Amino acid sequence: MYLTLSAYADPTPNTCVSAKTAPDRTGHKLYRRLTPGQHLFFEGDDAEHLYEVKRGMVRLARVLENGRRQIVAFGLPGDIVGFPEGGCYHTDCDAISDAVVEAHRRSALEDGETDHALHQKLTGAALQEICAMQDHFMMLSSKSANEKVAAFLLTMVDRIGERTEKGVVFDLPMMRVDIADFLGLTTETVCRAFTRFRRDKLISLDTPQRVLVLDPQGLRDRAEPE
Amino acid sequence: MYLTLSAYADPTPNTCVSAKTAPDRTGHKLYRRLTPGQHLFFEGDDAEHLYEVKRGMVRLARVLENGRRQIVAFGLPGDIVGFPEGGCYHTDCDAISDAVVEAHRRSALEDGETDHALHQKLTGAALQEICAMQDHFMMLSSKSANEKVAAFLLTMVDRIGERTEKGVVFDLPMMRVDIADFLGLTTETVCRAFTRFRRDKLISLDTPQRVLVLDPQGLRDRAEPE
DNA sequence: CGCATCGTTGATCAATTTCAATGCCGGTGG
DNA sequence: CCACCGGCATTGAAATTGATCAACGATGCG
Repeated sequence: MYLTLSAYADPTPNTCVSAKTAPDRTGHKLYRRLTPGQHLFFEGDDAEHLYEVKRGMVRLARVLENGRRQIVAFGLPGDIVGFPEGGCYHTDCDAISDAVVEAHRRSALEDGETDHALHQKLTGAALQEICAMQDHFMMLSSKSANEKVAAFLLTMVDRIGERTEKGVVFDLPMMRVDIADFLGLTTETVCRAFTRFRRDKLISLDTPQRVLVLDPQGLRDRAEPE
Repeated sequence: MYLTLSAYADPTPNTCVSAKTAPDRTGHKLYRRLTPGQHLFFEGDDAEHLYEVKRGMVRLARVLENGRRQIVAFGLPGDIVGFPEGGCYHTDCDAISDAVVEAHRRSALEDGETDHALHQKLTGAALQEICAMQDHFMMLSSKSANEKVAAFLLTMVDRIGERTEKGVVFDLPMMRVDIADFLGLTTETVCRAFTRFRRDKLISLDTPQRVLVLDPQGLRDRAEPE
């Protein structure tokens, strides 16, 4: 719905060049449409803009020389990504589903004069980001694999879940390996957690992507020990 | 050096009440002196101030109901701690050595009009904080125990190390359990990493606190695999 | 001197990673 | 149309790491 056919037909969705598709101007707002795999920016790029995710999902990642990767965050609608430090981005960012982002000039973050409301919004988002990352620390360090996956699924319930008569449903746009790199686990361990939750009737998978949460409370019990 | 004798004599350094010692006014600046264990604020407290660490070290921690604790960060001189979200702190903060902090009113962060330079400084610090936490993610998720401890020691080298003819020396003000909770390990595992590094002649310990780094490059090799 | 706290070490155990194989599905080309 | 191929998901078995449990040593303080 947010993509023209020509955007879908992009022949090089995984190219290693940041998205430079002509942005739409809608009113005063600067939107950009992304297809899966398309990059918004790379670590080290000069940070011209911050991006507010409007639709779809992006992923923020850091890669080490040895190939190990950490997914720092998933950007969901409402999230602002691309906070700069020293004038440049310090993660890569690419879309993991069709996505729409709104670009805000970096100057709006650094300068409160021109657009005071936007400045407030962006600095507020930075503070939220700090808090969210601290939450993520708890996840990464003091939780077992099952707890991590359960907690991850619960945040998905809150953020992209749709209530149905059978339970809460959502589509995971990211691969298992993304979830693993987000949680500091391996793909196999993530899979096994999914399998266990399925066996225990907490969730059900129509496809590997489509998750139906049958027992949110059960999941909550798994997310926190004791 | 930064504490009066009466401050040392504080009979309840670990009390559950935030430090409310009469702050010194030096010029226009608002300083506060802390003794080890003294709290600057608690999670959930209304965030009146942000604090810039001037001397010593503080620790930022979150505690879960089940008792598990995550040290979110150590605050070293130059760091700014206490970024609020929703008007309140989201970690506890206490001193782990004698420390001096400078208080900045929260309004300086939220309002750019009154003190523009300070506002810039604080928002800039928030962005740095985001970047630093992303670094910490790499540490927490994609590293082995030895890699984590080696990386930790290297940041200490950079931040509090003093060059001597024998190597770089520093005093760790925090306990082993703090390092463990910072790195997502147990005390025993941290100890074993220290012991291994000592056996391998990368470091030497005069006391458990006093670290002499004999071979920074060796430590660097341990911090990043391959 | 004795206790309490912290650090260290050893032995065992459980969890997760690693390695390996299989299944599944969509896309491609014969 | 169908067989093959590649990427992703899943499962199993073995190997490894770090946690846990337990004990001991060192230090500082009442």
